[in-house]
Amino acid sequence: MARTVLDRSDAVRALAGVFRRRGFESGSLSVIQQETGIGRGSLYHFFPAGKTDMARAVLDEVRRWFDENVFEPLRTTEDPAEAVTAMARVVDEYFTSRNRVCLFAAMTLGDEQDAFAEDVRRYFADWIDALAATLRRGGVTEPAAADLALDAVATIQGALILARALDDDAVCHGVAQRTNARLRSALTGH
Amino acid sequence: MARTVLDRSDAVRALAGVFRRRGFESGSLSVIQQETGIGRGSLYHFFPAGKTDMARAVLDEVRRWFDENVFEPLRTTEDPAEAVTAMARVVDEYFTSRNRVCLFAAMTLGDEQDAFAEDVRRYFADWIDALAATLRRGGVTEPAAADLALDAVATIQGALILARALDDDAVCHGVAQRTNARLRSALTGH
DNA sequence: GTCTATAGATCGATAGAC
DNA sequence: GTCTATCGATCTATAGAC
Repeated sequence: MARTVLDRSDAVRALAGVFRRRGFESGSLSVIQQETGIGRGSLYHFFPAGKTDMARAVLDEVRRWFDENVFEPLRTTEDPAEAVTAMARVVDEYFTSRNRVCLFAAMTLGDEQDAFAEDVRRYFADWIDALAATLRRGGVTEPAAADLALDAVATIQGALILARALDDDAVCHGVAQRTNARLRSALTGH
Repeated sequence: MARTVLDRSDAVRALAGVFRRRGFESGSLSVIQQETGIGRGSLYHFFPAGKTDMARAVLDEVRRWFDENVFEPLRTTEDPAEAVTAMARVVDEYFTSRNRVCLFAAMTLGDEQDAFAEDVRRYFADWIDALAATLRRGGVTEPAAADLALDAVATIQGALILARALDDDAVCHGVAQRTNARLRSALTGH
């Protein structure tokens, strides 16, 4: 029997898949073991504190991905309209290629809710703030920018629920497109 | 010790509370027993198939509530603008008074997902369809009405996630208000 | 119709060989 | 670093007294 040696980031990737498919609580160590092919010993080698460590590692990776591919581009892309459109496209691709599940949103329900409440809060607050700042750079005045950004993030998150409920990726694509259009039409010069 | 005799609807109400607070999977029979004060024997008397029966009973009650207080009013209220505004108000009140949790949305994640997939699909499809029909009665043309309705339901559902994440009911109130305004401004004569 | 006691399965986590 | 074996706790569900 082959003994596969893997590093922590392989394990985190595999865990993220299981958690997206089964949820945090349903994904028991037995199914994690089966679906990832990683033995119990290895899991506890990489994540000594067990399931909580695994959840934290997965959320940290998601957070890093959004920092790099969503939040930072929103802040640094010169043209606000371009920044908004890129966000819509990137986020749509991300979620449709990952079972239409946002693991931070999943963390707002269930047992471990409290343990990660601050991380969840910061993830959504940072997303909304980065988008609102982009809108302000594009000429949208303060209270409107904050509302528009919050509504946009809410609509995207709700689209994930509907896409799962209706089993239809087109829901995500349509919402991404219309959210993009709505945000761009709020920018000056449109 | 008092022996309280209760009927099934009392049990369903108590169960809904537990599921909203703890989620479907986290709410084990032990915590259900503790938090509802209903003994194990009684629970299996009312719900012979166990937890799945409990989940179905709770979802059925939620479904009935929405049929009566949301879907039917959308279809029968004469003035479309009035119907839309009533929906926004009623839904906002419902969710903010129930831990900001939509149990049908919660069912799109986790273990029992498959068992209730059809009920979940129908709940959201009926909501979107009823709202789209109201918009059409108000003069909105077909493709736009469907998109507007879907986006509205998505935004409301996403607002629940953000309200939990940011621990702030104002998110729900703000989204309800702006969704109402956006829908009304799409109706003819605005 | 409600209770307690408990069966049987599965859980998360640990130990120790290799 | 990975494995298997296994612990104690907890889970859902059942049985039987009242």
